[in-house]
This record gives sequence, C-alpha cells and structure tokens, in this order.
Amino acid sequence: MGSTSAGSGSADAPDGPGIPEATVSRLPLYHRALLALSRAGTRKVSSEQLAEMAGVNAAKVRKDLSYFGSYGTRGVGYEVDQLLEEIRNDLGLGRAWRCVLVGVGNLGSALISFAGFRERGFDVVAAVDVDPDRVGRTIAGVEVFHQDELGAVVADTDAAIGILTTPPEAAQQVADALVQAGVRAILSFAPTVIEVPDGVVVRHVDVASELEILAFHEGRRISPLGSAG
Amino acid sequence: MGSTSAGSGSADAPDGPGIPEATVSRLPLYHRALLALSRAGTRKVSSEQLAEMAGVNAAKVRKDLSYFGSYGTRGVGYEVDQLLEEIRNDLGLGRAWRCVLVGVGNLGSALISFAGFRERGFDVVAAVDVDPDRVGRTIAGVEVFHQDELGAVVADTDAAIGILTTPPEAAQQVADALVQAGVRAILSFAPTVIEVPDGVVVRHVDVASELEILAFHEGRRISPLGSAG
DNA sequence: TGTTGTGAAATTGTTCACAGCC
DNA sequence: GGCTGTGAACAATTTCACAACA
Repeated sequence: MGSTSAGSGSADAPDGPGIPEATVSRLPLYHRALLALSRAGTRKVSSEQLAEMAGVNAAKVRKDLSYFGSYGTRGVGYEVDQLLEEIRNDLGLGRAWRCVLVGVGNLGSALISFAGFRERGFDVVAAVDVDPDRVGRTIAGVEVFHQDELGAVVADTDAAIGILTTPPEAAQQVADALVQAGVRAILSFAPTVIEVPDGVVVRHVDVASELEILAFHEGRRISPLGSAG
Repeated sequence: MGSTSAGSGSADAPDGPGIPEATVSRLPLYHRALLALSRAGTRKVSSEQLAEMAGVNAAKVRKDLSYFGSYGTRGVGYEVDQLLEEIRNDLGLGRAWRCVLVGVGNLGSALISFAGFRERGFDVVAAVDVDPDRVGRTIAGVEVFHQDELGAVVADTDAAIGILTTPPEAAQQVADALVQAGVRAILSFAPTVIEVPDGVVVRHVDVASELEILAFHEGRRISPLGSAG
C-alpha cells in the first residue's frame, strides 16, 4: 500500500533492497505513538505497548524495528526518545519539507489551512492554480501563483514534494510539470492514474474509493451473496 | 498496500472466505476505468487495456475479476457495460449511501462541499460538531447539528457510513457514538488509532502519514544510508 | 489468432516461538 | 523473570505461463 492507502498504493520506490514497503507504511504510526509517549514524559516502552498504541501487533513492531537495527533492551523494552530520534531520522523528519500545492479548490484550500502539516514538518510554501480569480490570493499565508509559473515556483522555493489537488483531467499534465520542475515525490488526491518516470514516487489519496470499499463491505453484510448466475 | 494508503489500512472485514482484501481495494480503480470507457461509448476492453487504465498489470486484472465469475470472452475481452454493471453491484453502488460527517473544520467543510462524492453515490446527509458557532449553519446544503444529537441524526437520516473529521483527541468517543448509533462503516481522517467492535469496518485516510512516507523515500534518495552505528 | 481463466511458482508480508540477553 | 531479536512456519498476494476456447 498500499496502501492505502489509504487507500493508498504507490509507484515503485527506488530503495533497492532496503526496508519492506509494508514496514515503511507503518513508520508514521510508530512515530506518532512515540511522539505521544515522549510528550507524556514516558521513558521506556515495550513492543507490546507500542503495538497497542499503533494498532498493530507486537511481533510486527519488533520485526519492523529490527530492520533499522537493535534499539531495544531485552527484558526492558525500548528507550522512547532514542527510538523516536531513530525513526525521525529514518523518515527524514529532522528537516522541514517544502511542498507546493497545485489546485486551490475546496480540498486544496482546506489542506493549505490544515495546521497538522506544519506541526509534522511539512510546509506548504506556495500554491498554484489556473483560475485567474484564485491567482494572487493568499490562503493561510500561502500565496497562489498561476500554474504557468509552476516551474519557477518550484525552483524559487526549492520544494521537494508536490501536492496535487486538481480535477482528474488536469492531473497528468500537472504531474508532468512537477517532474519537469524536479519534484520527485507527489501526493495526489486526483482520482486518476498518474504516470511518472522511474525514481519518482507517487502516493494516492482517493476518498471516494475509500467510501466505495466501505460500501462493498457494508453491502456484503446485508446480502452475503455466495451464488450468482 | 502502498500507499495507502495511503495510506489506508482497515480493521477486519466481516466477509468470511470471500474476496481478497487486496482485490477489493482495486475494485474502485476498475470501476472508474470502466465508467470512463462506458461514457466514451467503448464496448469491449481487454485485461491489458483495463490494466493500463487502472495502473496495474493484466494478470492482476484477470485474477481479480475471476473472483466474481467469468465475465470475459476468450480471444475477445470483456464487455464494458456488463462488467461495469457487475462491479457496480459488487461495490453496492446501485443505491445512494447516506453518510454523516462529524467535525466541521476546514477538512470537514471541504469534504461536504466536494461534489465528487454525490457523483459516485455518496450523500452527506447531515453533519455534527461540538462548536456552538458551527451548529445551525448549513454548508453546501448540509445542516450542522450538535454532536450530542448524533444518535438522533443517524437514526433520522438512516445513515450507514460515518465520516470522521474531528481532532484526534475526540476521534475515539465519536467512533463509539457512531457505533452506538448503529453505524458500521467509518472513514476516519483523524490521525489516531480507533478501536471498534467486530463487524465494524474502519478505514483511515492520514495525509500527514502519506507525506511522511514520501519523505522517507525522498530522504533515502539523497543519503542512501546502508551502514550505521 | 488472441485473450481469458487459472493452477503453480515466486514473492512479499505476518505470525509463531524461542534462544539470547538484561 | 521479562522482553527483544530473529529464524522458521505460515498466509496472502503477485506473477508466470499455458491450456482452453470463442
């Protein structure tokens, strides 16, 4: 997951023989849990507790963490701040990540205003749109430029991540422009497939698909099917 | 899952020995592709073409579809409208799904206003919030009630799906209230683990986690690591 | 001929269970 | 005694490759 993923799913990652993708997708859960523990002043945590907080099981926690080395103490557990630091480093959260958002509609605006990003180290440093009514505005301190200037905006801000919140028809050409501008990580909310060159990572968030998956399960509950045709 | 996922992930599904979860998560992709083909007037499609449109490979398409029976013709391909109808039924999209949204902040408001839901058969029929300033308002035709009335709102609207867009601190108690009210499918945007009884399906959309996963890959590109400590 | 449907193989991910260590 | 780290067993998923068949 892709995913999945959240509904998620992603293109090939250029990581060679490194960390399993399933493990990578759980690192943010561990990170979040450790952050809460650290803020609460907790010093030690067992794989069992961490698993509970992350909503997975303890064996998975230990296996996942083992890919990064041995950070625990047998008979004791993990030192919260040390493990947090390790995962922060693995996730590359020691720095602030600059993001450019493309498509300032309802969702795009909401994402710009969403404080949770900055807290976690992701700064939306600029936005672009094609609509002249939106260009020139400032949303939550983020200036909106014209989409034609995307290349210059990426270059000026040195953004590493593109957030794609356009309608699906525009998504591919925006992705092309982002890649052209040097962006190699894209988070797309557009419900369409995006083709990118090797080395560029795309992750998808598709809310309607998530609802459809829920509907699938809900529909099964009501009429279990089993035989048809 | 990749993404997902983008970031996704879900609780146990109550489906018995039915369709693999990985297959279920791809049905919306096929649905979307088939819808586009149907609208374009295309009558037949091969697993190869469908795979291209859905961003997967052909073997996967054939295997996935085979769980639902034989809808293709050897040497020819699949009949677009017939397959579309089949997947519509499987996903339970023949009907409109009523959704209640909890938490009318930036994201919640944006989701209410997002027309894409209704197009795909998901109606947000009511919203609730704890903030007195928000209660009583109407957003894109959707009335906002007080969260204390959640049970009554669910009962009155007969909503089957809950959309959870509260801050993480409130997520668990809202989920409890939704379950209490009879909702058995929840789409949560809150970055926290949610516990629900067996039979209730939760899917998570966690945007910050998706960004962290992108950051992980991006960080690896720059400094491949390989040896530490 | 061209494409599906599907067993079998390969790969990836999860869980078990226990040796090793604090 | 308790908990990590991990090889081995198991399960899920993907991919291969080809027989079946319109």
